[in-house]
Amino acid sequence: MMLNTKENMLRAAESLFAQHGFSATSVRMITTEADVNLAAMHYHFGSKEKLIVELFAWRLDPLNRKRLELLDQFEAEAGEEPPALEKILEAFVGPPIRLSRDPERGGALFMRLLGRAFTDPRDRTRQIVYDQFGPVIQRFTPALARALPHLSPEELFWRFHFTVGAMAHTIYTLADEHQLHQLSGGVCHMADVDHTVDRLIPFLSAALRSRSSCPKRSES
Amino acid sequence: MMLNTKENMLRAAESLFAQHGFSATSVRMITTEADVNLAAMHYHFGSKEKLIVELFAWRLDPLNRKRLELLDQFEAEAGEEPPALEKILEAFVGPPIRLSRDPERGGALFMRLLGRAFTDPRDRTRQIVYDQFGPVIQRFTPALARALPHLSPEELFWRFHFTVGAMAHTIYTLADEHQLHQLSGGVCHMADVDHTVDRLIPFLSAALRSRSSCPKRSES
DNA sequence: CCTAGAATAAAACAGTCGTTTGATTTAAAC
DNA sequence: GTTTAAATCAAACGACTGTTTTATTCTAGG
Repeated sequence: MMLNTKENMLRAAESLFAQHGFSATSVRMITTEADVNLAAMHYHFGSKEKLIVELFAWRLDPLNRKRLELLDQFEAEAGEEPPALEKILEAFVGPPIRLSRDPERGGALFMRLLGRAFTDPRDRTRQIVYDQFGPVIQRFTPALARALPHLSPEELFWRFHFTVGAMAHTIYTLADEHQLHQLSGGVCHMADVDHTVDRLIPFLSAALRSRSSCPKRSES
Repeated sequence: MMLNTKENMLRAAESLFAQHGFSATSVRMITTEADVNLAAMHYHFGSKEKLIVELFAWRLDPLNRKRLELLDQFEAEAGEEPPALEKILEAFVGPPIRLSRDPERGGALFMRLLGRAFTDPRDRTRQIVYDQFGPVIQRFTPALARALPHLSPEELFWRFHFTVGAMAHTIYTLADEHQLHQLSGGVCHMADVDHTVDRLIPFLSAALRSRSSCPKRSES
């Protein structure tokens, strides 16, 4: 039936795109891996690019919904006060990092794909991700502003920017145990995901809270 | 003469790879942009992949040499003591961020390319970058350990890992003014690079120095 | 049973890919 | 002026690209 064919193709595409990239993965590779006919790809999606769009929506919709749900929940629990900074960060970085360990929902494969899409300035690919990511940023920025009232909007933006970078890089390398082990010189055996979150959130909290913003320049 | 042909191709390849990625950029696009014959590519480099290797070495060698030079210099200035954490970070994140503003040495184009190579799990591409990056990590890890003696090796690795992520993401988006302006909602007009470094280094210093490593888990 | 429409299948479309070939031009050495 | 090697050139190689076409199978609904 149709549902299996479509989902088989999405899963195969996710895996192959994550391994080889968008351009280097051909429609034939996808249909072969999914064990469906070549023409099924254009029948169900219309084109290779539309398949990419559907693939990201398929995975990103639940992920970003979870982030917003958690933030709503933490804000409700906090009442009038802004939630603790750690809670906001948990809602932001927790879901993707935990998702990276859930094979049923894409897991490490999709995380690799996401990391790639962030830096793949391909004509449309990156825009797809930003379209999905925009509402999340617009919701978390004022939440962070309330929790960090001492920061100017510009300072807050930069720190949020650095935060996204630390998260994205962590998610990405978390998807490849071999790479992590290699980079750490064997020190890190990639304990369970909760420990990663427990390290990342204090790291980011300390950085976001720090008051020393622009110290005197040291002449180089 | 040969030197111009080779360099023209490297510059054209850098620009096109940064715009479209490795797979989506054909040899014909490169040779057309460089205004050389199609066969010149295989004559001078042997293959498309060998051109990629030469391209990264061409740009990364001077960059990483600069990082190590700065660290050597700061350590010499500090004598017996370890250099200030801010100095170590300056040596690590300063050169690539400043390079991203130097059009003569690749500038934003190469930074985009570098960001892409980090997440492009293409067969060999990523390995090329890690081969170049490895010695830098091995030199900076003990330097950071001396400046942060209260951190266990594992904790230090994770924090260094997050640091690399914040840097990489910053470098990458710094390469695209439009993207930065869009993400910030117009708040950030991307002031000069020194200001970016001046924001990133205190951000990372506070995060690296913080003592609260693993707070009690909040049940989700 | 029969028929509409959804789904799958095999084959071909024009085009581009990385690479190679063989001939021709350029530049310097003797 | 001849020789030799480096460099450039046009043309072609087979393989693979995304997409389309045409035909066949499957699966309800009447």
